[in-house]
Amino acid sequence: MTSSPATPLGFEAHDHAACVSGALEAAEARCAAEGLRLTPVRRKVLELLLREHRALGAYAILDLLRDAGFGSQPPVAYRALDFLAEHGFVHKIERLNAFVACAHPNERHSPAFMICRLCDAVAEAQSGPTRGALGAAAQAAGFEIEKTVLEAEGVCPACKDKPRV
Amino acid sequence: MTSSPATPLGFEAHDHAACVSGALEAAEARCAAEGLRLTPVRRKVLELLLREHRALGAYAILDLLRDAGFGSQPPVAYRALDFLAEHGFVHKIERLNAFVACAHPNERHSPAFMICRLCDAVAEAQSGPTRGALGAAAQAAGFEIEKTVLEAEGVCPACKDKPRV
DNA sequence: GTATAAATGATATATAATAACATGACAAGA
DNA sequence: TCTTGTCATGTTATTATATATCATTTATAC
Repeated sequence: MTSSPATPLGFEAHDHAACVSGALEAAEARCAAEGLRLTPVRRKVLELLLREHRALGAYAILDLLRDAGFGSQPPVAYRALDFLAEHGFVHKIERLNAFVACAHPNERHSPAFMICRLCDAVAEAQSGPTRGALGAAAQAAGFEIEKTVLEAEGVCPACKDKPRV
Repeated sequence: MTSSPATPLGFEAHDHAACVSGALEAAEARCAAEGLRLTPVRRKVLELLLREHRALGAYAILDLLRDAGFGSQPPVAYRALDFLAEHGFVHKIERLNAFVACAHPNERHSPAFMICRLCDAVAEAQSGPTRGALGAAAQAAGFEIEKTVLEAEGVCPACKDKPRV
């Protein structure tokens, strides 16, 4: 499970090395600006998620951390992930019990995901401020929405092209 | 965890006994019509979820099954839940790793949920066929959506009224 | 009645997440 | 400089969630 990504974060190709280092620099800049501590483990976890460019479970991350010389007990990964998620550098994919690097950090957003059920590639879309029918139902019921999880499962373009492996 | 529900499925009160037996009869009718086998365990799990009227984890269900004289090994519950979920009698709440009885069986729908983070009450809304921004993003990316998970976390009307317990 | 498929029983294990407590790093104020 | 508080990390253990596998039984189809 430590192999390279099957398909990138969006479903299109791109300059991945630049994308990773750019995102890391941006994260460092934002942490510096906001007084957050992007410690070595946290930075490493973010780097791993950026590098892999797909959803990784906490224990897969833990394996990668061990390989990189960090601690390998569950709390090590979960604490780093908690920090990164709390500040919007990564998102948790509930459907997979896994984590991905955020595709649009900085911008305050409520993310939506497309998850390929064949290759587990994950693409992040903006979910937009309007929650449509759900927003209306919540208002009618007197329910106060604080956060929404929107995850679509299906087949990504790459897997649609090669129907059987 | 086998106590009675704090708050009903919607957030309003209703005739719960009738609601449970009605839903069970409807499920039996549909299974008969479609040649599905609503076996004793499956029926019991559905009944438990209808009766509790809130999200229950698989292991909570398992405890209730044991109390009711059924097997109590994990696969017993998971198989029943798989069957019920596959045919739309229950839904999985990904955010909670838990299951609820469907509030609108029969109607083909893509459900949306409101989850109270204080009391774990879950209300089901219709999410509507239009997935708005996500649908557009999927189309643009060439991603084929098969199923969507839409879960809103927040505070239900009952908990909003009694701010601290 | 027998063959087939579907469901269940049972054991084991994998995967995900958290509790609890000790230790270390570092900065602010006495 | 000492000490105190906060934040982060190390470590062990445990709890919670989910699946694999194989044997057995039950239902249905022929």
